[in-house]
Amino acid sequence: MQIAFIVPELPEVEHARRTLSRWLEGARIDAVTVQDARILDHGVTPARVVRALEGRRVTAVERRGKWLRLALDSGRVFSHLGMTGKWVRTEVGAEETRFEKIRVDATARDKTRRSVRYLDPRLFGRFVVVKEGEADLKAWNELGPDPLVDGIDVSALHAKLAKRRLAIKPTLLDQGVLAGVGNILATEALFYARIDPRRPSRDLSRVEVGKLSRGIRRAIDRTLAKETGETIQYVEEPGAPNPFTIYGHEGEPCPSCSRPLAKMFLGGRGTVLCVHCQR
DNA sequence: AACGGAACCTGAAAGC
DNA sequence: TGCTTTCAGGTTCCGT
Repeated sequence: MQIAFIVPELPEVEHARRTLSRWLEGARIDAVTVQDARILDHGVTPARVVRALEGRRVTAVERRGKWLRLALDSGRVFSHLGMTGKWVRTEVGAEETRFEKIRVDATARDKTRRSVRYLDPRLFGRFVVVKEGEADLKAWNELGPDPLVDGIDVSALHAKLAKRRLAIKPTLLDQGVLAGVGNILATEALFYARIDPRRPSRDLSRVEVGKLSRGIRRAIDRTLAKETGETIQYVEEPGAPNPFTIYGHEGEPCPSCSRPLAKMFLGGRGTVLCVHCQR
C-alpha cells in the first residue's frame, strides 16, 4: 500500500531542521506573511508575528523531539509540523504554494534571497513566536530526552517505564518519556526489538529496554538515511511507496517469519505487529 | 494521578 | 460518474 499522508516524526523533523538550517541560518528576515491565522495560537494576531520577525537574523535552527526552534538575534520561533506540516523553499515572489500558511522571505549572508514557506493542509501544526526574555514553550520544556540530541539512557528509561502500567506502545507516544517518538517510529522500533506493543511498560526487563532503545535508534537512522536532497521530501510523501518495515504493511507477510502481520488499536492508535515474532 | 476518548482539521481513498 | 463515508494521527482537553 501507499502512505497517504506526510507524518513528521523525529527523523522527518530532523531532516527539516537540517534543510531549514541551510536555508535560513545567518539569514536576515525581510518579510513575513501569515496567510491563515489559525496556525497561530488562539488570540495571536498575524501582525504581531510579522512585527516580531521582520528585520531579525536567524542564528540557529534547533530541534527537540518533533519541535523545531529557530533562534533569532532577538527572540525565538517554535514550529511544530503537526501531521501535515512542511517547510519548502521557492523563489522570492513565486506564486502562493498550495496549502501555504506562512511565508518568510529572507536574505542570506551571501546576499542571495530566498522564500521559505510553511505548508499545512490539516492545520495541526503550531507556529509560536517567543520574545527575548520570555520562557520557552511549555511543550518544549516538558519534552523527555531526545534520542539523537541526548541519546537514550537505558537505565533511566527502564526506571521510567517501571512506573507505568500502560502498554509500552502508547507509553512511547508520551513525549515526556522520549521526545520525538510517534506512531510509526514506535511501531517499527517494537518490531525491531521483537517486543509485543501490548506488554505493560513496567514488565519490560532492562535487557528488553536495551533492545527497544536500539530498535528506536535503528528506525530513526533507517528513515534519516532515506531523507536526502536539498528539498524536504519526506519518505512517506503521498503517492510514494511505503518505505517502512511493518507500518502500513498489515496483512502482508512478516519480514521475519512470513506469517501475516496483524493490525489492532492501542490507545486509539493503529498498531501493526507480528503476533508470532513480538513477545 | 492515570488513563481513555473526543476534538481539532481536511485531503485522499474507499465505499456505494 | 459522483456523492458519502471513512481514515490518518500529534497534541490538547475533558471526564472518569
